[in-house]
Amino acid sequence: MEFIADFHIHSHFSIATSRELDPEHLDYWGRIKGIKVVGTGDFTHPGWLAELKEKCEPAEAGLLRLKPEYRVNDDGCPSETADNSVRFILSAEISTIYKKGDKVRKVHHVILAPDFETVEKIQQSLSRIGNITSDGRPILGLDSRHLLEIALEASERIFFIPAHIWTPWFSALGDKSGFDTIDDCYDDLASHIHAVETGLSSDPPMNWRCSFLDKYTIISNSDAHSPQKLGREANLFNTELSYSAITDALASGDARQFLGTVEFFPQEGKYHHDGHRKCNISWDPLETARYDSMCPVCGKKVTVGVMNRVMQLADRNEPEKRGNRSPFYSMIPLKEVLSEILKVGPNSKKVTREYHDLIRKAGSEFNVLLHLPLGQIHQVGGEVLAEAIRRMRAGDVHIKEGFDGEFGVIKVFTEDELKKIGGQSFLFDSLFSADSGKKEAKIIEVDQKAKKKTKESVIPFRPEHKKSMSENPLENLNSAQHEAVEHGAGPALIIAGPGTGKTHVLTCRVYNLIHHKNISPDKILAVTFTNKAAGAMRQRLQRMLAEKEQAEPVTISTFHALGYHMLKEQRGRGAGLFEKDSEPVIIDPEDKKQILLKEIGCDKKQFSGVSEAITQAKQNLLGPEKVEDKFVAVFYQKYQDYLSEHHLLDLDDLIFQPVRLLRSDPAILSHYRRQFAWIMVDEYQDVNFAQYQLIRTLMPDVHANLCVIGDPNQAIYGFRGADVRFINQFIRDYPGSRVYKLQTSYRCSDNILQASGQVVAVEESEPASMLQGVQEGVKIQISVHPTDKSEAEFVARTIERMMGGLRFFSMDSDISTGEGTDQEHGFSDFAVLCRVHSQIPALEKAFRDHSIPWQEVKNQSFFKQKTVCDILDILQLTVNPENSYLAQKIKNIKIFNDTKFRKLKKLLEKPQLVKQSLGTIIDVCYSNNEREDSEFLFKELFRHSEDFGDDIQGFLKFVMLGTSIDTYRSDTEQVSLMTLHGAKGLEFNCVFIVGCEDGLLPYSLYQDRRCDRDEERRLLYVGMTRARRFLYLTHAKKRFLQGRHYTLARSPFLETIEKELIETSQSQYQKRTKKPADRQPTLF
DNA sequence: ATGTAGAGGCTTTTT
DNA sequence: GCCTCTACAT
Repeated sequence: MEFIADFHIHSHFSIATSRELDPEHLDYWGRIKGIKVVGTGDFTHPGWLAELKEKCEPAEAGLLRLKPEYRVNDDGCPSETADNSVRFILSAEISTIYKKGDKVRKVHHVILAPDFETVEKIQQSLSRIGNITSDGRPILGLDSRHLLEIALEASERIFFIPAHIWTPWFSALGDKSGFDTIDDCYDDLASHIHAVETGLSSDPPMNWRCSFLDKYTIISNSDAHSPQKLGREANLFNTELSYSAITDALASGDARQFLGTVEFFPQEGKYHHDGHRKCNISWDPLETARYDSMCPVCGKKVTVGVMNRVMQLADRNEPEKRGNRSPFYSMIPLKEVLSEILKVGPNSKKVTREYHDLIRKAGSEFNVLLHLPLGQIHQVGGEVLAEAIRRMRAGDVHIKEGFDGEFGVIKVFTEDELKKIGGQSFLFDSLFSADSGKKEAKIIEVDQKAKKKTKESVIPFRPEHKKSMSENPLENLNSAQHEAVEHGAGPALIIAGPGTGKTHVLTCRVYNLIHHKNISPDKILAVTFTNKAAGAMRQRLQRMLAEKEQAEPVTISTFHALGYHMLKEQRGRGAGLFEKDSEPVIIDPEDKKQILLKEIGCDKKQFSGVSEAITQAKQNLLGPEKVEDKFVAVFYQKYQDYLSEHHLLDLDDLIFQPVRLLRSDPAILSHYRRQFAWIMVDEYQDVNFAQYQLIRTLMPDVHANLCVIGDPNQAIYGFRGADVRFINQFIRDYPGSRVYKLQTSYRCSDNILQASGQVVAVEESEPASMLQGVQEGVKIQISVHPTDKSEAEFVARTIERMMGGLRFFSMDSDISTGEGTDQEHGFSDFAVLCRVHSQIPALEKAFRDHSIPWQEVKNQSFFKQKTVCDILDILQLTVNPENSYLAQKIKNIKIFNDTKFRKLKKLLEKPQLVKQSLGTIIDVCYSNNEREDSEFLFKELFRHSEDFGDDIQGFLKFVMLGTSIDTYRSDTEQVSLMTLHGAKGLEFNCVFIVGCEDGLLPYSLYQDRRCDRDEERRLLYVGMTRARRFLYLTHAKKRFLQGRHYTLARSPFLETIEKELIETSQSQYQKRTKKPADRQPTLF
């Protein structure tokens, strides 16, 4: 049968849509319009899905229909017949925002789904990535390709359509944030795309000019935000009624099944032409090229429209050359035609009355617009209307193109003709001659030159691609960096402020030693604090060296991994703590707690004191016998005995024991002194006494080849035993040392460097920042807000504004002008930093309300979660089946028992990928039911294990010595939410530091705990210097924290910043209210 | 053994 | 505000 379908609409769960978008009214308006198949829209929204399930029932395969009891009937709408009954097809629009190739991409997609099951699977996958409940059209920080993958994973039968592909800000080919081809957008999965949606601003001939679109069926939908707008663009079919028949027709574009599209006149769109609204300049792309895009009135660049974008990508002048062209029918909504004739607004009572009258007589709007013979229109609507429809069907209309946000105007009659009509009646004498000058469709030449120019300027600049392997990496260093890198033998201290290229210098130095000074790579040791830093350094070194393998012998390791390595190595030789055949197992603080409480009999009340005392003793290299507090000493002794009996090492032991070993065994000591002849230490300001002694023990000589790098201003781990003193006394420890200072920051603007320098300079005499930025930058924004909630709202809105508007809604409201700032931002360019984790919930709520995707860097590592921990413990035991502690610990795991263990042991005997081992453990231990709740944890676990191949030991080490920051993803498009401590080592274009209040910064809410004001200053310093360009410091007058209301003053640290560097403001934001639906933009 | 009301706590945490 | 621990009840 022949029918009309409109797939892309929204529900009342979407922001800025009509409340009437419910199944009842979609059915009602579907009948009025004459649309057989209506997309449900918004299937990602759980609330909408529930409503659909409740109010609809299954119809033909893959389609739904409204349950009869919900049907709305009144005299404005034809009552239901077999002919005009409406079907629903599950559909949704999803917005993805992400960075790819240095450009921010905002692409919208329409998905059709065959059944509720598929939809629920998609919901499940997406809910893990972002918030799908706040808006019917969810905004996700997700690659387009990845979204397609998720949809395909849910079902092979989904139908995936790039939405309104030419819209500048939100589409696959959009000028502002899209790609140049559909393939670029979906990469290797692009073959799954079979149709594209043209949107209101383009018609098929425009699309026919792009040969790369030839393989796609060109379809059109309304993107309706109210039921009245249903079907303003739509698709014509001649198939049976079923999901698969429809999607097959869409995929093939077969002319017998897909009969074409109903279109708006694209010129009516707000951005059809190029131009300037203020200067009243409206150009077609040719004129724009002639004027070199410069507005002759104001001299600025004109706003480029959709037509121009099409021309940029077009490669043929004759649209008709495209082979598979489906027919298309340019339409004007009936109410607009009536409005023109009656000379009153399209939503006026008069027009509405006439409209419904016509529908009653003619059956449906599409029947009038498309099918009804003119004679019959004459009968039911009068001669003028018949003439109007005739002209419209013939394309004989008067067009004024839209430009720069100004809607275009399409008229059927001229002013003169309208005067004659007088808006009185439809029954007039013949007023019109048949040939009122049909306009030739203008074909615009593709300006090859202009096109080429645009294409070139689009290529993103990627500095890392500039450097080829063969080039000398040392060439790009500045002079201070160069000197530091060139430093040869003897001790060196490099003071390196934020963004001065610390890691780069360190890596270059290693490269230089190997490449130019002929130092054997295996003599070099580089020590870092985090796995991440160690990994980054190894990667960079591999890239620098001509042959990757040359980097292999260099020891690049964290302090703890180094210690562990030394202990294992010496055990292998029969020295050190444990017998040769027993693998030491690392335990985490949780294990330590359990041992102290359960095995040693430490009282719960005393536990934390004892535990901390043991840590301190170990960090000070004191064994139990040297601890003065006898009470602690007893527990310490018992604890230590327990650990060695069960071959366990706690984290402090990984430093403490190696130092002991080195000091007690001259042979071992000289072995390592010979091996590590060149040592480099990163983040030296953060070493504690034990780490300091480890290095001192390895390199006691004042002329040692020891190079340390760090920044005393970034010492923020004093509370954990780190001591800035050691970096400050380095030149006394090694009197022959040279000092290098890196003072050019390639990260922060001058403003930020100066301000942060002033914050951290305690002494008046001390010169403020010695650092130089590469650009002056913008002023630092300090703002005060009534409460923590309004502070969070400010952050969310500012991000939204800087992103250039997330959705059409905010583009039209005052939140965003659509211009954004002078540069493109993705969500990953933003970080919000706070002093304590408990500040985070208020921010999360604001992000949820604004549909901004975020990721929180939690203090709890992924691997410390109960379920994950259990699996890892089991894996650990299969590797170390002899370990008595593990064996005992495993007994407490509910899902595990001896039978399962024996089974596992057999299955895991053969060497295999870590991923497979984990999979086997999960299979054996969990029933299908139990699995479901944790499925995403397992997936995540698999993902992490993939890097390790079959190296189970390596994986376990990573897990034991890894932290939350190791699982932090910098490549996903999400705003980062973390504590100031967590932000160390990271950088962002835009940073918000919230809660700059006396009490939070410095932290002194609980007076009894002493706080180190200087360390708090440095903490703010670290936070501020994470920002490249934009820095916002905010504080709230009233703050709700941990169940109490506080009234806190502005942080005294802010007072130290010079007034010239800052701009202060008050919160302007009130509570957000939903806009009335009639103010929604009509174009999209 | 388990349930539950009431009190008392509350930073930051590279491994 | 919310989690954890404790004491006392079932």
